[in-house]
Amino acid sequence: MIKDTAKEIFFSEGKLHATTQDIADAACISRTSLHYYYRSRDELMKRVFNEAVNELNGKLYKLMESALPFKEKVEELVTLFLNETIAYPYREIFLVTEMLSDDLGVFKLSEEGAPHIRAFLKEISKEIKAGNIMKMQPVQFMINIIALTSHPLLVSPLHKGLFQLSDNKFCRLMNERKKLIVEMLFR
Amino acid sequence: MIKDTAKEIFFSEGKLHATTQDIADAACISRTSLHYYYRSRDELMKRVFNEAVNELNGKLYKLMESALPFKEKVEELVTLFLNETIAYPYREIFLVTEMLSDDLGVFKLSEEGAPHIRAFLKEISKEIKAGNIMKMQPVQFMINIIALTSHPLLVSPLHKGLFQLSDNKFCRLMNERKKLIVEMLFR
DNA sequence: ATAACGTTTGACATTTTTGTCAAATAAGTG
DNA sequence: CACTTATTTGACAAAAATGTCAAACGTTAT
Repeated sequence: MIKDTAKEIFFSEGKLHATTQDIADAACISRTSLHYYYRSRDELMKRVFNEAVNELNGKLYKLMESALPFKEKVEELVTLFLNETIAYPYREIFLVTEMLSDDLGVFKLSEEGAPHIRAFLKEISKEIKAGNIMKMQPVQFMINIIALTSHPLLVSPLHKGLFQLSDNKFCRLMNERKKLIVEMLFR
Repeated sequence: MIKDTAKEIFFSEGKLHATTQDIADAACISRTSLHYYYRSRDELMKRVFNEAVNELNGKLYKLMESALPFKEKVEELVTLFLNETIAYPYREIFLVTEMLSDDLGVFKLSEEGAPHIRAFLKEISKEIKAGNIMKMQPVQFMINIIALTSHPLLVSPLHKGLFQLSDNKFCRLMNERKKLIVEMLFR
């Protein structure tokens, strides 16, 4: 529950500078209690970091493994990414900034080239050869999916400012995006 | 020069948790000197924040204003965004996280609906009506440009890990993207 | 009841980060 | 040069964040 509160603060609220006090307050416990379960801040952070990596990877795995026809799989992938990003817009950025700020080597990704990802890249490759997708490196296709689904929500405060969008209007735009993104990917 | 060092650390290296000591070290001066020019950390941060907003806006302005034909304008826009993002991958994210972590109201965007942006959205609208762009809200087109150009570099550590890409390979992918993105936007 | 255990907390200690000051040094000016 | 002004810094002070400990509390089992 402490962990979940921390995730809420980091992944949903985007308060990447949150202190143990901030987390304890949000969890309605004393900071000492937090230290009872996590010897140090770093330990909590490592835990949150690793689970975030696994959550991300797990969802990818589940989907890429499925036996759906390619286009449906991509549609599901877009939906999944959109929903995940709506719930945790700042999770990716948490991972990245922790990795970059990490002087010791505590925050790292595991090094295995995940087989389900390889397999899915192969699928993409086939679709490109079949002419169902614009010609490009398969990784680029993946990168495009991720960018189109994740980025807008990540920088929503900027978009709202630049384009003068109310929360409501922005939300409506995001809901339109699923269809739009799939259309962009296939033609 | 202190300011530039800070920008380097925040925008290029992505070390969003950097302390005044970190900045002073990188600038090869004592922390006291830093305080001679900036009374407080907050003052430096505010300065960096505001200049980042203006840099971003300025580039946008310069380009959107230009009298190029639409497609060329978009190509330039993509090139600009790609180059800016290569140089300062974490600038946007710096802005966002500062805005979100800001309890007092220090870090905010100015509220004016910028006229050059409105104008450009109108241009997009025309192109959509002319059938040169897939049917969508003009803002979506802008959001797509920004996402496709900025996001991959923002999360490059994740992409490198997920897809097992060396720095070199990743760099090559990014260079291919200009053409790719433009193709995606127009059809 | 009481013993054993897990949990919570306030008070304190330590470390990290930020901010201040006065003295030393360098650089420009009449 | 003498004089002012700008810059740099080490030493110290204050504040913020983290970490520790022992006492209090609650639950469960015997």
